[in-house]
Amino acid sequence: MLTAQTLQNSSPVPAPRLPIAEAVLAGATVRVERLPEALVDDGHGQAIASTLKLLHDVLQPTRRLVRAGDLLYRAGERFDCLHVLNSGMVKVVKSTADGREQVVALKFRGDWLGLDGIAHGVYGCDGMAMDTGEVWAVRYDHLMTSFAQHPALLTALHGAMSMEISRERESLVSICTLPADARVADFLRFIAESMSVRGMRTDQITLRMTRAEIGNYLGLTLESVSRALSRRARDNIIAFAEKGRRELRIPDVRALSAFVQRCVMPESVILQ
Amino acid sequence: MLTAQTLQNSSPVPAPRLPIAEAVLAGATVRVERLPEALVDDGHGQAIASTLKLLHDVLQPTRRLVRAGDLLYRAGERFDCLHVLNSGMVKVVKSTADGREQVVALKFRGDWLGLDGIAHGVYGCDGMAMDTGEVWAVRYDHLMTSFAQHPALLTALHGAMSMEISRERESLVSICTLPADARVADFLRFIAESMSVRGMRTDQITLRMTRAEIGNYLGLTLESVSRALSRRARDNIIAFAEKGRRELRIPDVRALSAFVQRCVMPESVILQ
DNA sequence: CGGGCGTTTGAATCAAATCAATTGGAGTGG
DNA sequence: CCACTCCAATTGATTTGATTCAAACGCCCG
Repeated sequence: MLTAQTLQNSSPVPAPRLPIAEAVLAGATVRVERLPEALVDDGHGQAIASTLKLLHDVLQPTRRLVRAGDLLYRAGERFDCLHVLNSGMVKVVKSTADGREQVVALKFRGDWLGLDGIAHGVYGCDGMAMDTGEVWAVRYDHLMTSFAQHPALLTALHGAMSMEISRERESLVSICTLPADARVADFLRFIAESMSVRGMRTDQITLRMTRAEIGNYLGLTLESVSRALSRRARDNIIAFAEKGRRELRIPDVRALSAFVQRCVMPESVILQ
Repeated sequence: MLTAQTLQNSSPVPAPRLPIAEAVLAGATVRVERLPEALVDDGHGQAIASTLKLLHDVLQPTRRLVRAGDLLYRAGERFDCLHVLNSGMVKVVKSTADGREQVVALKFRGDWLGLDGIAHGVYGCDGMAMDTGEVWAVRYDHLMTSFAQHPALLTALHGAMSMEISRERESLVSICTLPADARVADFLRFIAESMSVRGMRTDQITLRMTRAEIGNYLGLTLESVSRALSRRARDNIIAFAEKGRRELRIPDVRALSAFVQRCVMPESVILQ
């Protein structure tokens, strides 16, 4: 099984590109019969829920249950389907010919995956579950034929693509303009905000990623991430759970933003 | 780290989001068609040319001549129009509330601009011309109504968005995984490739950006960019024109890729 | 209980940023 | 035409933030 731990320190030996293993992709392929209405819907969580409902009602996407480490799709595979995350968390990883690997995106409930495959007819990245979850596969050609009857689906698709572009740009801004500690803080803020938008609690979050994966995503080493987290715990901007450094409390998300600001501001400005 | 010319921030005027798709597409029949042969890139800009022709013929976009420094649109402005570049070069700049500025994309002939505005109804970045050029403004609602009669336009839009996502990810990979010198080399490779795809010569290119702008785009200082370029000139991977360090010759683009490879490989691998 | 990961922390090193000085063109105006 | 300014670019010296190297700890699981 291809796990994530070797991302940061992996030797740059190109991994052999296996023919798409059904074994790896093996997740139950079932039909969706009922939408879990369990999740809290406040604010934009409502929009996500209704888009999912629309997708479900109109296209009856094939549902797949995945567990941490499962590959949803692989770079190089022929593009037929877009994937929509109903629950769980997925990382999108881009690999280069020379063996570098980069986590380029993190996806949550309601997010679309595989959009980069539209232009080239082939996926450009791997999508890997970081958690148990449910992924819906939507045939792109079915989606295209549905627009006439259900223009809201076109709106949803364009919205998803547009937001992906925006998010990727924010990622770039963070990586290019922030020092290590601020980058990590901004990452936590992003995670918290992603939870918040989906109506989940933000004060108690469980990181589904190793320090190495976070570091990879942020362009840092795992040690730098660890140090940054430790320092933020020291000044009470975050707190670790008693056991396990994987789940942490964020008493006040605004404190994270404030910290990022402080990192960016020259001290002359602080005087005011 | 800041670009030389400071962009004055426009006041972000929130705009109501329009349910365009529902209104205009209701009842229309959109057929999914195979990618027209003409749109398949043959390396000489045919695909770009025919998409531009289609856009021109169907939508009669308003054309605008711009010069270096002109703003095509601003972050915070209400989103009505997508912009398509017929000629010239444009940088897309994202500004943060605390005054950081980041060049997040570079656009060339055939590229679409303003796609990040679709989701929020407001542009997320500034688009600024770096060169004289011609920009076509396409009303998004007009574009949406055109899909029924001209499904190729839908294909083109989706292709543009998909490619934008892909390109932004490549940018991220370069920034996160490459050392400074390799990043600059990869940037030159990207520029050369962008020219090549559009049927322009790649051996003699004129940078329309200052070292500071390049550095900003790559997450480096202007000094690091300058040093990297000087070193590359020293080992004959590039050459400067007699006068003006802005235009340079790239005798062999593959030498740039090879250099990037060498930066990434540990010397142990080179032994083989 | 012991092995394997993931994580933390310290010390040393290094790559890139910062600071600083100089050069080189482009444009302006006497 | 030259002197002058302004800005971009280069290059060197120094500093620094992040990486690398290394050791130890904690947790999960067979």
